[in-house]
Amino acid sequence: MKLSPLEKLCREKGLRMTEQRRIIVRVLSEAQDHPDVDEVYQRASKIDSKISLATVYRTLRLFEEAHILERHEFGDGRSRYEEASCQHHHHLIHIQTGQIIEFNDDRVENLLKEIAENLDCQLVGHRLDLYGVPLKGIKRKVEYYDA
Amino acid sequence: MKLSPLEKLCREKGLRMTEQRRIIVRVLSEAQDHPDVDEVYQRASKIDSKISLATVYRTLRLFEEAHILERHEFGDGRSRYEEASCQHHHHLIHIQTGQIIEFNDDRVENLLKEIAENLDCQLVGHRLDLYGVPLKGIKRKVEYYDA
DNA sequence: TTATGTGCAAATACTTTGCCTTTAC
DNA sequence: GTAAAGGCAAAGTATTTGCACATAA
Repeated sequence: MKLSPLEKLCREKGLRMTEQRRIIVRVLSEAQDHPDVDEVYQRASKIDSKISLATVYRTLRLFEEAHILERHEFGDGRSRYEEASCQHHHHLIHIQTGQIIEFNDDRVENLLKEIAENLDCQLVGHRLDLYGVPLKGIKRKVEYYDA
Repeated sequence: MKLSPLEKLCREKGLRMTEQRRIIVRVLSEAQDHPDVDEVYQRASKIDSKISLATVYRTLRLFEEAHILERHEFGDGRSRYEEASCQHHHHLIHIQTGQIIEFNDDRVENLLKEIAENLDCQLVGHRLDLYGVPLKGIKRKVEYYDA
């Protein structure tokens, strides 16, 4: 049987694979957005209606700690998850619509590293969320990666 | 009677001043750290032991909405507050000690604005937290403001 | 087989709210 | 005097946990 990339990752990390974990992994790998726990639970329930919310919480946390998923808090009090992609990025949140655009910019990364070092710290992580309103004019829907 | 700067701010915003609000304002203006709600409640209780936690919550939220205080979430699930200083800044959190260092850097500010505009957005807010571990060698305790 | 995971419901942590009393202006 | 604020306890929301049963390896 062919394993999905995420399931392969789980094996490599020595995580026991159960039907529920497979479902949750699948939900996240198919997600194009940043679902919160209840949303993951809803989507998982459509695949297996007997899955429990506690299992979803436990699994998401486990996967977060294994760096298979990333957890975000965008200020509404709920944890949101996404696949930990190899592509590091940040989020721009449209404050009116809640739409989230991902972006990355090496200049930011380098600058933050430098700032931390000036404060005698090694940078081990950072969180950067932008909040914005659309400028009038042409909208573009594409994601923006400044390589 | 002489008003504290924060209390003056409250007046300007048309907020009715009560004994409890005065105490909470005082606690925050004396704070050198980023206390969570319960910590504010503890400190306020030392001044007036009859103050209630609900009032602390209500007041902190009110003051946050009036931009008299700023609320932060540093990932431990609690809201933390500080005086909304005229000096915009971000936070570097020492992940081992929880110590928080404030910093500011115009290059970051300009860069974020530019990135948002490239994404057809006007930047209306942003959150930037760095997580780090101390580099070996001299530690400095001063706050860092890169004007 | 047996350590590990799951489901369920109860517990916890943080925060908000209803309602009646108190207070600022 | 009256609209607004406070105190208290109950309710809400997000998340975790204890325990008996189920299951992957």
